[in-house]
Amino acid sequence: MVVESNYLGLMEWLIHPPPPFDWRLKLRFLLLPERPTPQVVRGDEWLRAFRIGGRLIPVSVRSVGSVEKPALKVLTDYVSEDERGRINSLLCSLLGLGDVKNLYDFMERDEVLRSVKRRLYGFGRAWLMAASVFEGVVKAIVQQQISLRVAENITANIVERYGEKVDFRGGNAYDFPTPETIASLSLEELRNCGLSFRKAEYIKEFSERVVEGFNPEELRGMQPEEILETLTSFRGIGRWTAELVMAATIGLNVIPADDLGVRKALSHFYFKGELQPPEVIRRFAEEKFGEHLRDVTVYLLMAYRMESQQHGLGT
DNA sequence: AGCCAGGCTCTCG
DNA sequence: CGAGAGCATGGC
Repeated sequence: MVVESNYLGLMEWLIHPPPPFDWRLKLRFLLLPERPTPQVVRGDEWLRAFRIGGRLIPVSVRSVGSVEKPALKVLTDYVSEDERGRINSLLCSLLGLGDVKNLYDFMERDEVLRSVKRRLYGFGRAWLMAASVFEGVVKAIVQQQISLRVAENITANIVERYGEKVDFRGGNAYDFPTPETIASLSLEELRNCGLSFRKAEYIKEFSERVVEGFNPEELRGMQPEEILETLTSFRGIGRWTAELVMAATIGLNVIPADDLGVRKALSHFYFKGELQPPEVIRRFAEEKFGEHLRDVTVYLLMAYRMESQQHGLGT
């Protein structure tokens, strides 16, 4: 890997994701690109910050390749080799840069999925990911019940007011607020970001538990049932929220089958549009999609979103 | 204007 | 226990 640093103390290098990977397509599915959630997208540049080992590091990404020969140029402050490795792995999971060969082979074998694959060719393997489990849990609580666009706005309010920020080339790069910061906020301050009092309580309480010693990152090593049990023991975290975190943040092969969007998307493509109850969706999807359950569901969600937008339906 | 949007808890019968 | 109310903002 070629790493260059310039006279401004900046550093840049390339990431070559496994093809196909379509940067523009990926960015097109962000709901609120211009607001810090905490990533901000302007044009074709993606920007956020990561706290890594006590340092707050701004990271900018843009594409310098093509769909079949993808290349992402990463621009940061000066970082050590370890920090660079950590940044690469965070970007890989946030942007879903994993190999899609097996997934696409699988999708090729089903009529519906074949067409979805063509329309979303190069989308990668992630959507609305979070850099830390803490960030994932808080964002999932924010997303409960309300439309995703509203949820993203509220998240952005929280990040803008209370997130960590570092100056980068004349603008701000944001990281998600720390548990300490959120635990120290009053319910009123959280409420003023657009949260209900209830959600403000849930989020503050969860942050307090983290400050007191509960480490959400330890969930990553646990069995799915154990993660579910642990997360749902917190007030304000039910099955939907826990499964969303397991799928979107931790990267397990599960789906939140209670999710209205998941139910609508799968019902649309496989049940003639007749909205199915969660348990039907769960059984059907697990059986039909198997080891690709999560990734296929993301593609179906995105495909359904594209169709809904064409027909003027909301998000 | 009113209802609903990728839920969850609390209350009441 | 199951059903129902209440909640935040913004789009339709």
